Amino acid sequence: MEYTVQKLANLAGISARTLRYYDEIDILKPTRINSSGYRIYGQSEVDKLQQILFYKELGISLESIKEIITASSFDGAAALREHREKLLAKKEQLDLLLANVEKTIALTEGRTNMTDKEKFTGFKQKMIDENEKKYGEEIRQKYSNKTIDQSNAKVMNMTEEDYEAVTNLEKQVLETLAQAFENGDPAGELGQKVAELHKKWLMYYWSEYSKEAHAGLAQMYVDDERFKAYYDEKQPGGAEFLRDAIHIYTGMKG
Amino acid sequence: MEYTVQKLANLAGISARTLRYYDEIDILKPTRINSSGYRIYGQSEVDKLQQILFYKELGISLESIKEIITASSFDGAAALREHREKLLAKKEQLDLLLANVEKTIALTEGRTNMTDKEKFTGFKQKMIDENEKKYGEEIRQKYSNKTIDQSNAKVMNMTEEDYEAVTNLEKQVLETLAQAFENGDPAGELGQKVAELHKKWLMYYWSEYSKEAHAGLAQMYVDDERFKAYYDEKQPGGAEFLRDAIHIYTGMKG
DNA sequence: GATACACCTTTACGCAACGTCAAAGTCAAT
DNA sequence: ATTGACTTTGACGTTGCGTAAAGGTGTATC
Repeated sequence: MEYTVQKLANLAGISARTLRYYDEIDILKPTRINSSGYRIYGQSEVDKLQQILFYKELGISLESIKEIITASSFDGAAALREHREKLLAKKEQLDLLLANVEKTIALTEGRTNMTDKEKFTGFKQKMIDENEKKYGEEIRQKYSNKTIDQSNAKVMNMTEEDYEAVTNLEKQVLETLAQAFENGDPAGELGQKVAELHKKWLMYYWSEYSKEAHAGLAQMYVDDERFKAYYDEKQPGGAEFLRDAIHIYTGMKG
Repeated sequence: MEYTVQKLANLAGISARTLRYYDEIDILKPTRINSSGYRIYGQSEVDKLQQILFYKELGISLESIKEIITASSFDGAAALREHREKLLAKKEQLDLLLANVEKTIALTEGRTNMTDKEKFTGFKQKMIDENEKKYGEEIRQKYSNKTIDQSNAKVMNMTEEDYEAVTNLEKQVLETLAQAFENGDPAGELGQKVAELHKKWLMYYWSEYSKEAHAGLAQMYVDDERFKAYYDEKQPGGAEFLRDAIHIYTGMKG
């Protein structure tokens, strides 16, 4: 049996271009070239192609396949094991991706279709997710994993009333911060009220309170650009003001 | 906060080249260009980039991300659902790949390390696998899935003696076919012996025999290039000869 | 003010595995 | 002789950047 490119391509279910490419990269050469310059493939090429396609199905790169089929001394089993590791890693990553996509779908659908109660639980998950996504890695480095996980757990256990309370508190903190800032004195009455409100708000997330941690967090509001941006949004300098107020409130320096 | 390319790149954990590329493909443009031609990014670009990277993590193409973030009317949830389908398909394919790679590893290791008995069972699996791989899809279309599965099941239940017998029979079929072919007459004694041997061989794979099926298979040996190549290897025309002999033996035409 | 050094710019090629023209020759049949 | 279906080589396009190359800018230091 002798085949021209298209014949062999049809037989194998691939394109003629692919065969020319395989010729080009020296992975499968025709037996001979006829007088008109046509590529002619024989039985052994058919077999070799079958092998190539088999490995290709396994997702192995042509470069690696070349090694496998040319160097007969090559350790095919080892190559396969290595490849398996790669596949496993890919699978793990893919599973993660899928989980995230599904979470996101749940969230966006939640925003539009869910009942209030469902919306609320979806929102809690979203709060945690967004926190993780935005700050997770860095914060997990600065604080202990345990702290973060406890915070997340606490959020998940919030009731709907808690949620409304915390949302309200967040608003109050920002509003009072704006007033206190106009006033100009972190140590003043309004300034200290902000710090207190902030502590109240914080207690919805933290399982235990310490002045040191509170002061440290306040410092981070200044150090971390993203937190800073949040508190600086209404007035530049808001983050610093809040930090000063909290430092005075706690009697600490972060 | 204003950022040059590298500043923003560091903040986001990507390369400056990537930002220039995003500018080039109109997915993230700097707020402004300063007098020296430097790209300057602002807060809103930081946020937008965050969004972009989020979708990118989900494995969405930049082209699609562009649609998602530019056209605010775009149905993001639908896009996500569609993307999830893609991911699921990919995952399924990947699982299949992994299974195949692991099977192959088991086989190649089996060839080198297994005891004779183990080697034999590995070989059976290999026979089934190779059959599936080579002909599975097409044959499953021509015949019923049930037939194939039964055949595979029968192979798995073969004893070591069965295996030797079937291997021997395969040899005998080919040898007798060669002799009969020289003789030239499919209806002759040798020709009919080939058909009989072929039936015996077949019975190791089929759970039930019918003349129609046997004749049909014989016809396929001619129609399918790969089967044909197998029986034509020693003498061109072998496949046709075998078909004719079996058609006479069964008294049928496929 | 010269120099060093770290930044910035645009331009452009490279990667994997082909798909997809384009221009030109070949083969078999009508 | 003319179709029409094949073949050849050559070369550009795809995705998401990496990686020089060649040159301008900003700032600190001598």
